[in-house]
Amino acid sequence: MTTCRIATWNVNSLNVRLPHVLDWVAVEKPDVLCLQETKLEDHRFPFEPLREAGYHAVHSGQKTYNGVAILAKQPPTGVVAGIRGFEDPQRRVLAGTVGDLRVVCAYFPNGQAVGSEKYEYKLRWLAALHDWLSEEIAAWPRLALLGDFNIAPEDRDVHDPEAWRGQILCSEPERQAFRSLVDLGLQDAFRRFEAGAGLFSWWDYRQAAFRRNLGLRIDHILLSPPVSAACTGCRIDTAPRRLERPSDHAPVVADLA
DNA sequence: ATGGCTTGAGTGTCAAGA
Repeated sequence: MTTCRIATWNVNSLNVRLPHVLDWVAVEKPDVLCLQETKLEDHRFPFEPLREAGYHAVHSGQKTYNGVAILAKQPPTGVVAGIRGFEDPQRRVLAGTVGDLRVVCAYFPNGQAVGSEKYEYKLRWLAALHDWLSEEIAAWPRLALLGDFNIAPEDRDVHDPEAWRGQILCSEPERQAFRSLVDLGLQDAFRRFEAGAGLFSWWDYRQAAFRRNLGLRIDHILLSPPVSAACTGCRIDTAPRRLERPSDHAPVVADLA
């Protein structure tokens, strides 16, 4: 393919959000769309309507929580679920090759609160992801990591940095883990094009947070060097967040030459 | 104000998200 559009979207239940997804892919026509929080077992995944919309899909899901999918115009090959060597019943990672691009779709743990058991799990998960990805990049130099990272990398990614300082999604160990991924050579596609503050991918359902733009930038697209070099743009599409009964996350889109 | 919405489970009310 001469140009390629890749995207990521935490849909917060694909059961509820399938109409939004179908409408969105009809307009934006991504070649690859990574989904998080499908909250579906594999046998309930809506393969048929997505096929009719022109997408092959692979899914690693479970009841109620988590669940990740890769939709692609070309059928993904070499599909692997999970982080190799990290036993985890939570369905958070799915990788596959689309064309000449290795795509890793990830739903990072939330962590609940700094110091909690879930936070410790998040840090262990982040370390395992880092070590696995270092091998993946060696095997596939053209790699994209897309997903809900549940990390706001810097203060400019937070509506109220002082209120969030040291809190979950913003703590220094989480931000260090994000930088460790960048140190593997993975570039934050959005920040190649946008330096400003106040640009977010998630807004709380409560307190009219979206209308007031009280959000965080926690959904990201990280690109290995040859892919980053070919990236011509990256944006957050806030249009679906304005719809009736929206996901609390907006899609992030990157275009590759 | 540890609240404020939303979803899935399951049919009363809680866990979890971020």
